Amino acid sequence: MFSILKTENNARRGRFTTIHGTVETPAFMNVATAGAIKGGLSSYDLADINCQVELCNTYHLHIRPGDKLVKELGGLHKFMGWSGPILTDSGGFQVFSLAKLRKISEDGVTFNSHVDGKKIFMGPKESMQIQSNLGSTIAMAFDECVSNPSDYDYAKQAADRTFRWLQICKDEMEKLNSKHDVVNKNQMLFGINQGSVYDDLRVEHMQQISKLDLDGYAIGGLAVGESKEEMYRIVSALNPVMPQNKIRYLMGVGTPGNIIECVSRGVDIFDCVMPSRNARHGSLFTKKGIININNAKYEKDNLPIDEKCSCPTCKRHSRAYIRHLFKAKEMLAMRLSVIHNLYFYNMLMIDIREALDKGTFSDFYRENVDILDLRI
RNA sequence: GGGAGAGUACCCAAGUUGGCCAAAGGGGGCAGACUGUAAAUCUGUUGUCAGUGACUUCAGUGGUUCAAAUCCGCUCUCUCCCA
Repeated sequence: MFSILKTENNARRGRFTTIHGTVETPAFMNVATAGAIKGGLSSYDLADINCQVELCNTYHLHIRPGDKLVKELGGLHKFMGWSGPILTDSGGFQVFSLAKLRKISEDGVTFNSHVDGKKIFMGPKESMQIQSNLGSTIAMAFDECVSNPSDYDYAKQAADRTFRWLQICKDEMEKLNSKHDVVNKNQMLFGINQGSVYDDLRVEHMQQISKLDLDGYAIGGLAVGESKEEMYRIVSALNPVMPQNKIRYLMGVGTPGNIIECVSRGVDIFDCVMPSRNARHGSLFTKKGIININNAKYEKDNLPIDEKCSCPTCKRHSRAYIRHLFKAKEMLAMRLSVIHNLYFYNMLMIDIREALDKGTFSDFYRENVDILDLRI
């Protein structure tokens, strides 16, 4: 359950307790879509990067290896060899990102599998059943995420549908949790707010879903095409109407600067593919800004990626070596880079929590919010 | 010594009925993008200098032609075959 330890203006320092362990918030969830953090990290690497929670994907695991198989093998935690908290995304985002391969109806969405083209149907009931089979700590409601810009009518339609689906998800989850042979009887459910960039839709939708007394509330459908000013405005508009005593999750966000901005607007947890994906592409985060390790200027650079970083990569390796590994297409390049970037993100959250504990978050904000997103 | 074939940009390689060729396509190089992961991906650029144009290029050299990477002579280099 969630408790707030301290606040500073709208920012919250909290603690989220689950049957798989405690999450100190604000926190970043490390994305492991298909049951692994891309770039070759194993569960035994996670302590080294200060990972508290992993995020896996319902759609991907349903397609491969299949949620029934995962259940048969003892659930996702056992399968992955990770005993800490796992949040499973519902597959709702794939409705959006696989837009070319889908058809939406009131009951759910018909997809073509990106793996073999096979037709797959997923709706709120199916998503809950799959997530129950996976046995994650937290299940996400099945929502419809619209791209921005999106016209008002369509945004409203999608938000309304997301609310109807949420009610189905809640009923289904209660039913599943009461069954005797489920992997995790205590599986939690988070609802997702939609409404594009329209403040009134967002607020109204949040008020609707708040009444359902869920384990947590997420803001979805941001960082999907709108400006960051619009994103901040929506988060600010939602802050007063979100349940105060429930954990708040901003889905898919973002850059270090986005995270600092949204912590200051009352968000507790985040997830984003940016640190891992960008790491695989050579884009690395430092306290002075973002570097591209592939650049020729690092050819003879004997310094670590970030002089102030004490991650396993920075403790041992130089920029020149990591650049070489990228040029030589060695898979170690990605592994070392992903380790660094995720350590950077998890450390950013540790620094944010420490600042909140000490009551110095506004100083931390001022010193970091702009420079961390700079490309240098 | 005799015969056959080949030399194209950093590398490999297309182009050889002469013009639409500064020259396809790869690779490599340089740079950019990436926000609930169809992403070890994608995009741009890669003769020189200026920048809606000019100049120098297709082993070297000399020709033919209004026009040559493309046709002809010679030279050099490499590969294969026969001695």
